[in-house]
Amino acid sequence: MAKITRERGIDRAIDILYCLHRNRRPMVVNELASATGAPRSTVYSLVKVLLDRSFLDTYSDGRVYLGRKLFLYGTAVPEHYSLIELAQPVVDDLAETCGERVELNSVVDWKQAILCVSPGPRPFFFPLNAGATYPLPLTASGRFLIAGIDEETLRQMIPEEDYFRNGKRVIALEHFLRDSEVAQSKGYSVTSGLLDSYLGSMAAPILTPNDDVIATIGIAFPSSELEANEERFARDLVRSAAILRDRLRADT
Amino acid sequence: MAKITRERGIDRAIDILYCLHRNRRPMVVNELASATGAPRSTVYSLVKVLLDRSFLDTYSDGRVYLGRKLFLYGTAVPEHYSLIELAQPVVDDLAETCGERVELNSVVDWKQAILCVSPGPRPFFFPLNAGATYPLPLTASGRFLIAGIDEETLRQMIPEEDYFRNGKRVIALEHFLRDSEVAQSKGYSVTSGLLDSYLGSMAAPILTPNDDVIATIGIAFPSSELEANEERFARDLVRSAAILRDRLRADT
DNA sequence: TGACATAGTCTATTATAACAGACATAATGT
DNA sequence: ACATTATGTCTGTTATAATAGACTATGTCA
Repeated sequence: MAKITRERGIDRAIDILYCLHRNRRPMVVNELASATGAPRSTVYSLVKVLLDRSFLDTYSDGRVYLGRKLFLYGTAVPEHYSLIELAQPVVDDLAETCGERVELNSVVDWKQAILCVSPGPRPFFFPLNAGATYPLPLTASGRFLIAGIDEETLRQMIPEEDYFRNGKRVIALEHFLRDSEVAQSKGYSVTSGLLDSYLGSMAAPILTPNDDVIATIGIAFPSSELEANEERFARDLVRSAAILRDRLRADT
Repeated sequence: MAKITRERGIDRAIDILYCLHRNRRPMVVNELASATGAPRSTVYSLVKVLLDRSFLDTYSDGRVYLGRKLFLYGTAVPEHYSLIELAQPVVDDLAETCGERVELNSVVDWKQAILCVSPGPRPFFFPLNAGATYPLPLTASGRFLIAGIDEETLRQMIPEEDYFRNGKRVIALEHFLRDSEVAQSKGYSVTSGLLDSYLGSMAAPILTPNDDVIATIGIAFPSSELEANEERFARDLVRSAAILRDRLRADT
């Protein structure tokens, strides 16, 4: 006899929000039901609650999207979330020292998310702001952010398209895993030409007291700069990561 | 026999997030239970789910706060929520025209929330960014944002302290309601010396096709500027509100 | 014109989530 | 020292939320 699984409402609700964020567009309720795989009646009921509470907002034709309250609560996070709060000056300092774009990254929904960023001095170099996401396999930070997660889980959770750029595969999971191991033994990671052909990136992990990776600090630059600067960037990255780690521990 | 009410999990979860946002600080789970009035076992269970899903993040000593995912989802809202998206240029234009700070406001959790803002040319005038909130009774926008809500509901939902500044009452609900009626008949609202003694503000409503107020566009200035500019500001505000209303309708 | 998919509403069933409350330890104060 | 509060864990009960599925209505495309 088939196992009947009844999800709890809060999980379904979070699935709905996740679905809207992933698709990055308003959707009608019915479509949300099929996209999340939840029963239609369940989704209609939950959307009603989420609308009442401004976690979703509605459009005149019935589509819904992430609501005002998410916007409001989201902006409150950096003010008091000590990771972001403490990281900003470190990120700014590193951008200053290196003369390149620096980011603090973390994992949300199996994507690499930008938590805070210092854009660096190249005016037209890089368009992404805090809140944007990357595919994990295409970034230097990704090498650390998957540390400690087994291959089977990664295969299931990281979508296949995250290994592709413009419809062409740029890396395989096996290679990604090898990169990750190399990075962990070296203490920093390097990639070039993955996210875009002219882009290089390097990263170092921010570790908890028990050596879990909670975030990474990363730097992005034109790949032409890599060879001449790798050693310097690596040293500065590792130092910044250590500074941030210590401040986090002191903050408790 | 006393009516037993069992809340659904999603409502409890939203209460938890609301509580953290209102207190603006990390809290331990137990404290969340007493603050929200929910059973402790329920809150412990829900917090676990919210932590798993990154809607909450935890600190080493067990406190929790609004999580990375809220930050991430929150930043996605303005990109696709047509109200904010369409409003930004209108707000910027109006700030340019008036030479003052302009905001788009809406209601979340019975507070006035800043959805987008153009800071204006006065460099040290006003510190609040998008995502901040005001007490409804102390702003010009508040006069429109409570339109159509009955007195009893307002009495229950707007906390008493929202009528106070520095421990001194600056307005009563009755006065607030009268102001609101005057504003609705004039089409714009004016306040002075409420939020702060040197501050004046004016606002006009953004209306849906069936004349519900979905947001307001407001302007803040030193109260000394009010007399000389009220007429001009009112005209510009009403025009901007009309432009935004039309763009919203065209957007559908 | 009919066939099929899409979109929303409503009801009955039952698996389980929300709950009350017991238990165990720190903290804290007097 | 003792009482009291704050904090986290666990278990059994039952009210109900999540679900399946019937029923409409609208759109579409062959």
